Amino acid sequence: MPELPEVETVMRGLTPAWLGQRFARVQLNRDGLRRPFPEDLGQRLTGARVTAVHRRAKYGLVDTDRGDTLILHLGMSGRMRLDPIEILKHDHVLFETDAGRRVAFNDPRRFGSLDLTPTGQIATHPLLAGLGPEPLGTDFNAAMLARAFAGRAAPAKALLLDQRLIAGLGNIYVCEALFRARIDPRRAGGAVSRPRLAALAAAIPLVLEEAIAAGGSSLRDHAAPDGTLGYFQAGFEVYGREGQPCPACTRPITRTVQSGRSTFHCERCQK
DNA sequence: CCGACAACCTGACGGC
DNA sequence: TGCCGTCAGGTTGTCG
Repeated sequence: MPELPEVETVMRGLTPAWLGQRFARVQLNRDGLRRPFPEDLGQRLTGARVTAVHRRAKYGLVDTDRGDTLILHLGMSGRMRLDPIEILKHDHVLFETDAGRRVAFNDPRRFGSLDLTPTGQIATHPLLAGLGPEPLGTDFNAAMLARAFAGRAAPAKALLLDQRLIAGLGNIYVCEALFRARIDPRRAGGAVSRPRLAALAAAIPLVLEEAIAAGGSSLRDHAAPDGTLGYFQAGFEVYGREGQPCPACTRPITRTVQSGRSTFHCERCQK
């Protein structure tokens, strides 16, 4: 569920409850999710003060004054619930600060993960080492995108989903960015024209910023930690809109399947 | 090296 | 009501 804008929304929502606070208690209700939790996770977090709450790609990062960074991934259905009224099924981890703020990590499908690594080694951590540039960072631009697409036979959509090339995009924002740039998601990367690559390089940060401003997209699971729903789904131009009119030309939006995942696009506008 | 696909899970929804 | 198939904001390993 969560792509870059949703993770950004979640981390911003955790900041007031966590930044500068100390973890008083970390309760693990199971051994792990996608992967086992680190053995000493609770021990290393308990008593540690949070010095930073941030994000890299789709990973939430929490630095502590013990020199550790908590790396959290929400998978498809993960959610952080701030000051939960009651404990729900699938609340797998419970964090409590010494100020009494509680956060439940809820994840029905259990595709999420928690890892802990020395902050100094964050860049070389296996989960993060291979990630491409942040689409909202200074390393991302049209020249970089052109290099990533050059000579590639893979469809444009597959390239944008590849976290090693650009980190943070998922199914929704890839579909939306390709529509804005008028690129057929099935077109080979190497066959995308220069002007369209430039349009894509502009569209990606734009659509992400708009989504962040809207609090992300709440289709099923996503909500900010305080329960506020995102509303960017109201701004979708193609995602989930099969059969509905293209906002640009009114031709019905097409749904296709690429490597097992739904792709939405306009056959007339996107070439 | 590259790309397609299955697998990992639960829950919601539509059709019969 | 129930059962079945399908689908879902992701990642990773395997196979050809």
